[in-house]
Amino acid sequence: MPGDTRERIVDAGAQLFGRQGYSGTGMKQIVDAAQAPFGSVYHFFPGGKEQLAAETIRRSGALYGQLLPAVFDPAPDVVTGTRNFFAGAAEHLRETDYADACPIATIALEVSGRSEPLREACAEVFEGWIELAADRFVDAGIEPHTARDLAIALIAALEGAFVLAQALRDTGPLDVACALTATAVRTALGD
Amino acid sequence: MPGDTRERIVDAGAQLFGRQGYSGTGMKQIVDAAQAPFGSVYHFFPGGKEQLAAETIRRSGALYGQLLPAVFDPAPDVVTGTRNFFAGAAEHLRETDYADACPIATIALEVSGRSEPLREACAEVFEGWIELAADRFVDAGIEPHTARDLAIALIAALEGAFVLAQALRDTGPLDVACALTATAVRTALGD
DNA sequence: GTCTATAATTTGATAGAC
DNA sequence: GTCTATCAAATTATAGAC
Repeated sequence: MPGDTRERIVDAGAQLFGRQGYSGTGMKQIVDAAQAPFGSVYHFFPGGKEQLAAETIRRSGALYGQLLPAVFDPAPDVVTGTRNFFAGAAEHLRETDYADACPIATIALEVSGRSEPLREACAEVFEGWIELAADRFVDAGIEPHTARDLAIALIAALEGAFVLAQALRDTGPLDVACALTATAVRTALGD
Repeated sequence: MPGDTRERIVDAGAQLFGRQGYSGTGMKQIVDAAQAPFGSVYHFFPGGKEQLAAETIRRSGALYGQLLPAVFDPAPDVVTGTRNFFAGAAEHLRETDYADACPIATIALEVSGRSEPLREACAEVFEGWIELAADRFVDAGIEPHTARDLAIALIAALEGAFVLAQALRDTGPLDVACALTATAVRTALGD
């Protein structure tokens, strides 16, 4: 049942938490954006803000995780896939005027030391992304342990480049991180 | 005059903003940690929370920036310097039980789209770090443009690895990012 | 079950006594 | 200039009418 109240709240929460962080986003702001009455959020999420945030983290994680197969699988090889992945991220960053980078990085840094349930939700998302990326590298013939390290390097390079890019308002760091990661992938292919 | 009220407020703010982010840290919490009366913060920082945060960002940036020469310059070569830099970051992360990673990354992600003065403060700090790192690579004989790209890659790799490490409570991503960056530095040396 | 009104607390910020 | 008391607004959360 798409478009119902509960889903609108999660969608609005995902966008606002992702852009403004956990503490920087109010429950009232979320229900306003979702065009839902205030009480609804506690009807659907009796665990309050923390429960809502945990669900938005997993939702955003699943949504963005789809980008990995969507970008890598049509590419002729994993090096090109890696390049397209960074290029798409840079394009999206510019298109949103540097508002949308990683949907969970801000929350992850904010809450890792303050809320164990939210830290775990972020960890699950990152772990899922790493596995999705590693699968692509394994399919390309890279040994599993190396593939996992490459996947970690890919996600880390993207996250770090996002931090610099948002602060500097420049996608240059994404290009640099892209080149470095693509070279590492090419080397792992034995090329 | 070290240890005076104003300095204690900046120090407390730097630590709390760095760990909890901008929105997640209250002025009251800062003055409590600084053992200062509440009114003092508005006496010393008439610009309020934003002015205080801007100063803590620059303070933290200068402090952490010192680590680059402190770690790189005693190292026998820049590859070893790079490795020691990541190793020190991993050690510090474990020592603080994953509380202290980058002192400004959380703020940077949080405020880049909401406060232009704070975004600029973060940008200045990152730019300073990039230049400090690039200088080391230039001194090692690397061509300036390549040196700057390597410096950006170094900072980005560290920042991204911090995001993953804090969420996963595991310094593994720092090891992976270290290996990748060190390889890139070695390649740039023509080795 | 949907929503309004409000509770209880905390927020950033100020006024003014000393 | 140092500090206390307090402000108005926003925060998360709840109670209860419909």
